[in-house]
Amino acid sequence: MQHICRTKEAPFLRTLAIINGKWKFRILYELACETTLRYGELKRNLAPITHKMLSDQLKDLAADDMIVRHIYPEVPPRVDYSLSPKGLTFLPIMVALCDWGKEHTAPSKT
Amino acid sequence: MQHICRTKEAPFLRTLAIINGKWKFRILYELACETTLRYGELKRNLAPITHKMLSDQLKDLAADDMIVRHIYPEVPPRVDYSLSPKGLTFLPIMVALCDWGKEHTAPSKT
DNA sequence: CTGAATCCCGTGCGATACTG
DNA sequence: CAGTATCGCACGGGATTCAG
Repeated sequence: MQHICRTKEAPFLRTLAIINGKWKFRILYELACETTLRYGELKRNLAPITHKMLSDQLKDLAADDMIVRHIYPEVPPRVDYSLSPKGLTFLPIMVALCDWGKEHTAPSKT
Repeated sequence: MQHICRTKEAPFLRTLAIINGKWKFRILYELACETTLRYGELKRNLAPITHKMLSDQLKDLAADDMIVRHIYPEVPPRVDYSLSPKGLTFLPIMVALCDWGKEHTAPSKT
């Protein structure tokens, strides 16, 4: 009476490879909330994330086609990020994580 | 036209606090597959995880009531782990991650 | 066999500086 | 403003030992 079949392990590991990383979920959540955010806005919202961390993780997510980077040919430079079509397909899972937390974890006091 | 409401952020962060950690998902997956596993079996299945990592993460998951530790009063000691009721409620999300991977990631070659 | 504690090394990440 | 590159340290986590 197992709950998950072993044959699903490979796809599972591939999913983990994409979303593992301390900030991946946070970034995806931000973009899910705001639809599209500039680099600086992301950094502010995710403080105290560092410059390096944010750009590294954004690069990873873009490489995995979870988010799209939109570069405006302006000066000063302006870049913003939003969920890709593939990233959008991940939304139900994000919502599920929210709902699970609401159902099964206690709010912090005060 | 945002996709997720900000009010869900707190529960979302609480969920992340529980399942963030390099091996948490892997451990939950193992227990979802096998229902119940001894310490040594987990270690073998998750190789090359180290002794310290595994016991630390198991302790975390047990502290968060995601898994239950069953100690047999025997010698030599025998301990096994399985999903708690709370851990079982997380199964749909695990399945969703599997399915998402199957749908949106490419199998590795060979 | 499982688990706690110690020690110590490698590297992930923070800080900083530089480019466009 | 956004992004890359470099350097150096802290700390995560690997190896090992001891206990029950």
